Amino acid sequence: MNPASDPPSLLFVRKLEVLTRFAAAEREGLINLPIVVRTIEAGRDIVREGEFSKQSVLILDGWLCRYKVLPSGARQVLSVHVPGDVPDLMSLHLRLMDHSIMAMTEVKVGFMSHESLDILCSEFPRIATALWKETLIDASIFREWMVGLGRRSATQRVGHFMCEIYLRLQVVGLAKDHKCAIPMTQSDMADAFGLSLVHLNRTLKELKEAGLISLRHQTLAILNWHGLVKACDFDPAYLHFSPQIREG
Amino acid sequence: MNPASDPPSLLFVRKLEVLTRFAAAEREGLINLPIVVRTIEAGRDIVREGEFSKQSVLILDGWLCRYKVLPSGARQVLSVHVPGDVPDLMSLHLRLMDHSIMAMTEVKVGFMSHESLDILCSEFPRIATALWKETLIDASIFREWMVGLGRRSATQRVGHFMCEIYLRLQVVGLAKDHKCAIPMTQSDMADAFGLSLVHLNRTLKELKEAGLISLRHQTLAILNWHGLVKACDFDPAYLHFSPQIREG
DNA sequence: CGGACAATTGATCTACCTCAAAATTGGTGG
DNA sequence: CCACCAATTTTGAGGTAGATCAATTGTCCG
Repeated sequence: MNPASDPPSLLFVRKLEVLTRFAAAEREGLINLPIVVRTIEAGRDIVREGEFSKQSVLILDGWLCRYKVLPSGARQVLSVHVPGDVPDLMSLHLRLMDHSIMAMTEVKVGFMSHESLDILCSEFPRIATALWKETLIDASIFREWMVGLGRRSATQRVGHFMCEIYLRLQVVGLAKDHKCAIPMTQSDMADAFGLSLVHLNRTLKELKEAGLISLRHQTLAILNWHGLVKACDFDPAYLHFSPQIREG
Repeated sequence: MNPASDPPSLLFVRKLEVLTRFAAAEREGLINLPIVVRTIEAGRDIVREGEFSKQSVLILDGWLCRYKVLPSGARQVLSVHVPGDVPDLMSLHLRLMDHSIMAMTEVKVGFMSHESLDILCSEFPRIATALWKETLIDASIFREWMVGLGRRSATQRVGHFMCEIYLRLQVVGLAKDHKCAIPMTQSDMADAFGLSLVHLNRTLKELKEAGLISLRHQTLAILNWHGLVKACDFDPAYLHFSPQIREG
C-alpha cells in the first residue's frame, strides 16, 4: 500500500486528509517536507522525558508507545501509536518532553524537523490547523483512557482497547474483517491498562472464554464485534473520525 | 485583581502571556475579542457530550469541570478548571463535544464565538499558536492524571492534585502561602480520582492526620509542602510553566 | 427549626495485587 | 533438525487497597 517510490510524507498527507481537504499547494508543501527515514530496533527509546525535542517522528511501519515511569519503577503507558501517527507532535510547541517514547516493535520512522514544520505551518495556516486537530484527537483519546482507568473494570478496559485499536488500524488499511496484528507483550498491555501482568493475563483469558476475541501470536480477532462493543461500552465518537468512516 | 473597568478578555491575555510574548497588535486583537459574559449557577452543565459547540468559554470567576458519565451511572471527572482557563478550547476545531462541562460553583464565564476566534487566529498566527499550546498543556495534564489513575495509590493521587491545583491557582493569583480555596465536594473529588466517596474521605483524613494538609470549609492549606511533594511524587514539569514560575 | 446536602464512620466484601513457579514460545547456534 | 536459552505466558495461592452498603453526624439556608 506504500510503494517504495512514494515519499514517506505521503502517509502523513493521507492521514491528515482524513480530516482536512487540502489545496494542491498545501498538499505539495506537505509532500515535499524533508523527512529523514530511520529504522529503530524494538525496545529502544526514541525520546526521553526531560529532553528537549527538535523534531517529531512519523511512524512509517511498526508500533510505538508513550509512557512515564514512577520512582517506584511502575510504568504507565499513555498511548499506543501505529503507522501514520506522529506521537510527539506536541513537542513542536512544548519542546520539553514530559514523557518518553519507545519502540514496541522494530519501527521505521521518519524524522521531521520542527524547523521545517514551523515553516510549513506559517506558509500554510490550514496545515497548522490540521496538525492542531491531530493533537486534539490525541487528547480526546487520553480522556477516554482516563475514563477507563478511573471507572471501567479490567475486562472493559481491555475490550475497549481492542475495539479502539482495531478501528484506528482500519483507517490506515492495517486491519479488516475484524482481525489485526497487536504487536504488544502482555506486560505492555498491563502497563497501558493500569493492571498487573497476572491480572491482565486472566482478563484476556476471560474475554477469550466469553468468545468475544481470540489473540494468539500477536494476532487479534474480534469474534463478536457487537457483543464486545456492548460489553465494554465502546462508542467511537471520541476518535473523531469523519462521519463516513465510523463503523466496525 | 480584575477591576470592573477591565474587559473580560484581559484575564485571557494575561493567561496566554504566561507562555507567549505578544506584539502590541496581537494584544489589542485579543483584548477586543467580543466576549459575552454570563453567570451560571453551580451544578449546571455548560455544554453536554454529543452537542456541537459554536463557542468556547473563558472562566472569569468560579470553578468548572469536564466529565463523562458511563451507562452504569459512574462518572469520571477529566479535569478541573479555574479562572483564566478555557476548558473547551478544543471545541474550536473538534466541534462535536466528546464530554460535558459542568459548573462546580457558581461561575462567571465569558463566551467567545468560534467565528471570532477563527478570525483572530487567521489574522494573528502567533495567537493561534498560543492557543494551540494551551490545548497541548491541557493534554499534558491529562497524561499526568492517567499516571495517577493507573499507577498511583489513592493517597498519592489526592496529594498530587493538591499540589497541582495550588500551583495552577498561584499562577493566576488565587493562591499564596500554601493556602487556597478548593470549592469541590468530596463527591467531585472522588470522581476525579477514580475513587469511591467513602474511600476518598478516608484518604483525606489520612493526609490530614499525617500533618501534610488541612482542608475545612473548602479551604486547603498545605502544611508541609516538601513532605507532600515527596510523598506524592509530585514534579510540576508537566504543567509546562515558563522557567521563572516553577516552584512551590 | 426543618430539610437537604455533605461529611464521617462502621462493617463487610471483592477486584485486583503480589509472590512464586511452571509451561510455552521463539530465536540461536551447533 | 535439534537442543538450549531467554523472554513471555499461564496458573496457583494468599493478601490488600479500595468498593459497597448502611447509618450517623455536621452544615448550610431559607
